[in-house]
This record gives sequence, structure tokens and C-alpha cells, in this order.
Amino acid sequence: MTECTHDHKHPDLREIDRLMPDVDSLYDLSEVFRVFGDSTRIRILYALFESEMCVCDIAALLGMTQSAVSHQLRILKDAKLVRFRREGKSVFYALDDHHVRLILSMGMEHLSHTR
Amino acid sequence: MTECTHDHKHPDLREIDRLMPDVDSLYDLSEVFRVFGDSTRIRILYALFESEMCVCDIAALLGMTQSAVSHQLRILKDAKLVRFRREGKSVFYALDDHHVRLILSMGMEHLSHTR
DNA sequence: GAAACATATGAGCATTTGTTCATATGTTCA
DNA sequence: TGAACATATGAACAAATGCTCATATGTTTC
Repeated sequence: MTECTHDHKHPDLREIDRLMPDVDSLYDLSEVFRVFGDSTRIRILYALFESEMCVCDIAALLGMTQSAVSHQLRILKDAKLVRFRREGKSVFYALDDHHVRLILSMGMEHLSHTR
Repeated sequence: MTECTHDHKHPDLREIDRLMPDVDSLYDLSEVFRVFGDSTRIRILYALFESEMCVCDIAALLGMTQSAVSHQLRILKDAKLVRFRREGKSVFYALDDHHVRLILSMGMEHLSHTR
């Protein structure tokens, strides 16, 4: 490969670099979306749209093992997308804040615009 | 592991299953977010916030090889997140629609709420 | 047509990721 | 305290992912 010889209009790269969020913020942002980027986790989030649920019910609803669901819930919890409360032997999970719903519906809207 | 013995309040799983989008839609939705879930692609998208850019400029801006950027642009293009136009030897990429900006700002907003 | 430039793409490789299995932790009740 | 239940977690493994390198495709200019 050879360097770009700039024989056309180019933006001021330094100016653009100045305007962009710093690399660390963008990395954190990509991590947020990476959490949404798995169908199991998306299904869990949509299940929680209706009501809070315990782990075994989520597993039954999705037809997955309790272990697999629990592993994914941990990722969702770490990303602050769900919160939980213990009630006896069960642990109930729920969507953490309204941003989750907003982000999901934005994604759905994008989908509907691309077909 | 043993089955859940339902000794507490449980939601109607069949009703919840009925209300949820079908599995295929949720898979497609997760694929959209998976595309956002990589810091290189996020950096490319933010670079394009300011103006359309050719591949070599994006590569220079991000300090990456032309090949790496081109591979990621293909993924962004397939997901309809960017569009492109050829002008001579160069190919200029731009954000495809306003949903991209909305989704990114939703993600940023979520981030700012979690610290 | 040939050379130079800009971009696209396939193969290979190291890393990451999601699931399974086994087991640990935590809670209730007899 | 011990047994049963509900959830969490570490290790292992197969599959997916992102980058590099080499090279192909496409465009302009001589």
C-alpha cells in the first residue's frame, strides 16, 4: 500500500480529531453496545420489558440452562442494564433504567428502516 | 440443577412469550448492536459525524492500516450504518441516516448515567 | 497499454466470546 | 444442622471476531 497523495478535497484531520470524544470514552461506548450485541442478552432484556422475573423463569422462557442465563445476567448487571433484588431463594431481575428501552427501540427503528 | 418449584409469584410465561418480538427479529436487533460493539467501528462512526471522509483519511485519523479500516467499513456498510460514493480513485463514506446519531447519543447518555 | 494510486478482499492467526459441566454459595424449612 | 432449592461461578472448549499480510479490483494519467 502507498500513502494517500491527497489529490482531492480533504477535511482537516487535526480539527476532526479535536472534535471527537477521546478514545477511552469511545471504547466505553463500544462496550455498552457490545453488551446489547448478543441475541441471548437481547431476549433477556425484552423478557424483562413486561415484568421483573427470577432467573429460573427467564431460563424456562428462553429455553436455556440456568447457568447460561446467569452468566449473561452477570454481564447485563455489570453494564448496569439490569438490577436485581433477592427474595428468599429467588433473585428477581428487572430493567435498570429507561435508557435501556430507548436504546432497544432506536435499534428496532433502525432495523425497520433498512428493509 | 433442579427445576424451579414455583414457590413464589411467577409471571405468565406464555403471555410474556406472546408479547415478545419473535426470535428472528431479536437476533437481527442484536446484530445491529453487535456492529456498534467494536471501538474501531465506533471511532469510524464518530469521525464521520463531522463530514464524509475517504478511506485513507479515516485510516490516517485513526492511526490504522487501510486494510483494517476497509474491513470495518464493509461491516458498517452491510449494516446500512454508512453509505459511500466513489469520486475518482477515492471512495467517500458518510453516516447513512440520523438513527446512527441517535443510537450513539443514547449510548453516550447511558454511559454518563452509570458513573 | 503501463504505471501509480486508492480501495477491497481472502487466508491465516491470535484473541475474545458464549455455552456446558461441575461445583460453590446462599436461602429456607423441617 | 441437614436436605432441598435457587443462583453464581470457574474451567474448558468450540465458534466468532479483528487485525495483518498479500494480492485483487478499480480508477486516473501518461
